[in-house]
Amino acid sequence: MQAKAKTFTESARRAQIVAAAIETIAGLGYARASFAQIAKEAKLSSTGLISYHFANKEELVRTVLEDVFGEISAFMAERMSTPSSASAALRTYLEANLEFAAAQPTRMRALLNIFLGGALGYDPATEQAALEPVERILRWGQESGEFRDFDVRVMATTIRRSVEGPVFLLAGAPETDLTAYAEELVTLFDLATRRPT
Amino acid sequence: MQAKAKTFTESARRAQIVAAAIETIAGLGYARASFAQIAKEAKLSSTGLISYHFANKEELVRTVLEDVFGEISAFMAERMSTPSSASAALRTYLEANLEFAAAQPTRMRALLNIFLGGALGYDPATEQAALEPVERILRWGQESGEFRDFDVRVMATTIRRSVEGPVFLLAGAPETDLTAYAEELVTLFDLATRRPT
Amino acid sequence: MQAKAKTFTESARRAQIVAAAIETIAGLGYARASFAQIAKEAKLSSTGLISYHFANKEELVRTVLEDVFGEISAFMAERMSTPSSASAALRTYLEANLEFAAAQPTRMRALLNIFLGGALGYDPATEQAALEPVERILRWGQESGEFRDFDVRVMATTIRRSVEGPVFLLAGAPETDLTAYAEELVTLFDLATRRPT
Amino acid sequence: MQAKAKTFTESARRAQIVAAAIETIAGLGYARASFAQIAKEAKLSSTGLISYHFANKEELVRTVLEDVFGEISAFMAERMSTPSSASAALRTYLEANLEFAAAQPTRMRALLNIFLGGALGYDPATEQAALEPVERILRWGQESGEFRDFDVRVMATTIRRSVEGPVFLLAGAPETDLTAYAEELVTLFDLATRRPT
DNA sequence: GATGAATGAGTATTCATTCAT
DNA sequence: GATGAATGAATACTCATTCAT
Repeated sequence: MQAKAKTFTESARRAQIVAAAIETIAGLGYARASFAQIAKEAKLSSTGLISYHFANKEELVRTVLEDVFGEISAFMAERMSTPSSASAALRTYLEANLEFAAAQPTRMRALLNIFLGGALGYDPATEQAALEPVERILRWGQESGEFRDFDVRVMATTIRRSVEGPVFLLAGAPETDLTAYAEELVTLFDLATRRPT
Repeated sequence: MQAKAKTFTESARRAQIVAAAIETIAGLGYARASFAQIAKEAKLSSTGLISYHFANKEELVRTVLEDVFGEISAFMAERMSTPSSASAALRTYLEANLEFAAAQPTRMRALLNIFLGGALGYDPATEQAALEPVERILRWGQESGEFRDFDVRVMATTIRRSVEGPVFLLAGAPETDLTAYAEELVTLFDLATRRPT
Repeated sequence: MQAKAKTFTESARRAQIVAAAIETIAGLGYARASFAQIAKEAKLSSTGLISYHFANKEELVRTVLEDVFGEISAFMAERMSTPSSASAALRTYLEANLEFAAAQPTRMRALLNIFLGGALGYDPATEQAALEPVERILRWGQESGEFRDFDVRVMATTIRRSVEGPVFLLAGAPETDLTAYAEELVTLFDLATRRPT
Repeated sequence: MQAKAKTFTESARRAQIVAAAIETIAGLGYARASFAQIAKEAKLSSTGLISYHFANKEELVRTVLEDVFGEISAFMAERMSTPSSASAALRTYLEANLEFAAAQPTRMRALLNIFLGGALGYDPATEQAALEPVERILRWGQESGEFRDFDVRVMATTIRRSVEGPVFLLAGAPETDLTAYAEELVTLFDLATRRPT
């Protein structure tokens, strides 16, 4: 169905390498995540194998991002189905994000390490892609009259960054209760967005 | 009060190198900010000159951080003097931060790239230092009855990250109006923190 | 018995590099035996190839020592089998050492340059290992009554250094007759150790 | 009286630098005895000052050697005056050498570190200079009939190396009794050189 | 005479990538 | 498909030496 059909072996290897890359980037930070380290993590005999399956380090990193974003999307899609109102959607968005951070802390750390390690030159398009779903919810709420009249871009940016907060926090304090954290964020943004009565 | 007396030439060179380092880290990200790149930016004859003035890359980075933090502190100190209420303090905090981001976008980008680039192993203490002033304001507001009863840590983290948001945004959209952005954040967090009537 | 199985190509390369290192260390002294010099001697494309095969300079030097000690041990083992008396053993020890120095002058010079170059922090244990076989012979001779009552440590140190003497001498006067040199040393230490009648 | 008259200040500085060089070479080994380290030891403000007073590192090292050899010669000259016999002279030579090693361990260590560090390409002339006085004693003894008919070069080399032995030994075992060591050597070489009766 | 600054070649080591087998 | 070997540019950092002041 897809543009380039890959053999089973090939995609299995690619998946294995991507998994090792995630583990390594999350563990050592992007700067120290060399092909050598990734190959060791994947128990590969040669870094050449990575180059064989990925044109560049950049392609590998892009694939890692696609994998992580794919997981997030799937996770979110399952949870966000047909919300009854914008504020319910917002609540679900916040909760689902923190649930994902709790469920997949390694993937989340890898994601952030890539962005912050300066792996790719800052790409506004990627940022926009992450912001899009939030902005959709916010616009819906404003149109339906649930939400007050704020700047959608500012609110979306703030919300997006608020759910990334605990990812770092988890590194320093792994026992953090993300369910409680989510509840606080829900209240915070409910008050911040709700149309005053 | 002065730690070590340096000659004029030396501190001029150090300043020049620090400035070039800021420019380079802001522009290329921490990972790609090698001595070679910094030397090129500063038009130095060799990377050896950097090593001549800084014992380590770490010392250089530390000096960059001190420079940036120094600027921020001076800027904030001037603006935050004797606020009359916690909510006024919070407003000032948000405004001053965004003003600084508007005035010194390069310094700000460098700062964030350093932290996110994993230049220094993630250090909870540093994070706490950044959070401390915000938490103080929030506790004050809760004690005085201005603010409602939220989790201080969560709110502080969210506020801190909210003011970092526009730093990246500026790279993609330099025309962003940070005064308006600040006004939105002030309203957002006023609603989020204020004791309901 | 074998520690790590290496491929043929790898051990060939390692051997080639070790040989070049020996040549270089013997010729220029340890201090000037940089990876660059060794690579030039071995006609390698880059110093990176040395780092590819040896984790450290230390590992390379250790391998050089193992190579040289291995050769010496093999050489000595063949010659020292079941001596009939302590004085015969001492004679054989002296002769075998000088024969080796004549047969492998480069290896010997490399060995001494490494030790004297301070490549490894002065290690009493290594020195003791070199002294051990001599001390064993001397104690045997004292117990059997062949040798007089001298301080074993002093005599052993003197003997050990005496066989190192010609290694340097060879550099200045390559025509030196080491067989005659050995004969002189045999007589010297026979007189010095023998129980007076 | 001397070829190049130097000002007082100049020779004082040179002496100070030489002293610091000795201390540094003895302490850190030749390889790590950089101008920077020597300047620090001498509390000099700049390594440039060393270059100002010495054309090369080589000249500095040569001057160090001259200083050390000068001290040794003076020490020896005082002790060796008009010996009554070759065997007495040999005894005195051995004792004086070990006394010097005990009195000036730093100078001795520096001396050896220079030779062994490969500081200067192996120079047969220097070695010959060290051997000369010993050979003179040995020839005297053979001519007077006190000594047996051995190869002077071999015996001299062995004697020379025997007195260097304890210098290394002192590093590992500083409590070594060099007087006793000297007595052992005296006996050893008395037996080895004496004409059999 | 002395100082601090600068230079540029040198150090070992790491890296992504290529390629023959 | 996979492997081990090789490449050469890049990394931060050190060094002896030069030079203007």
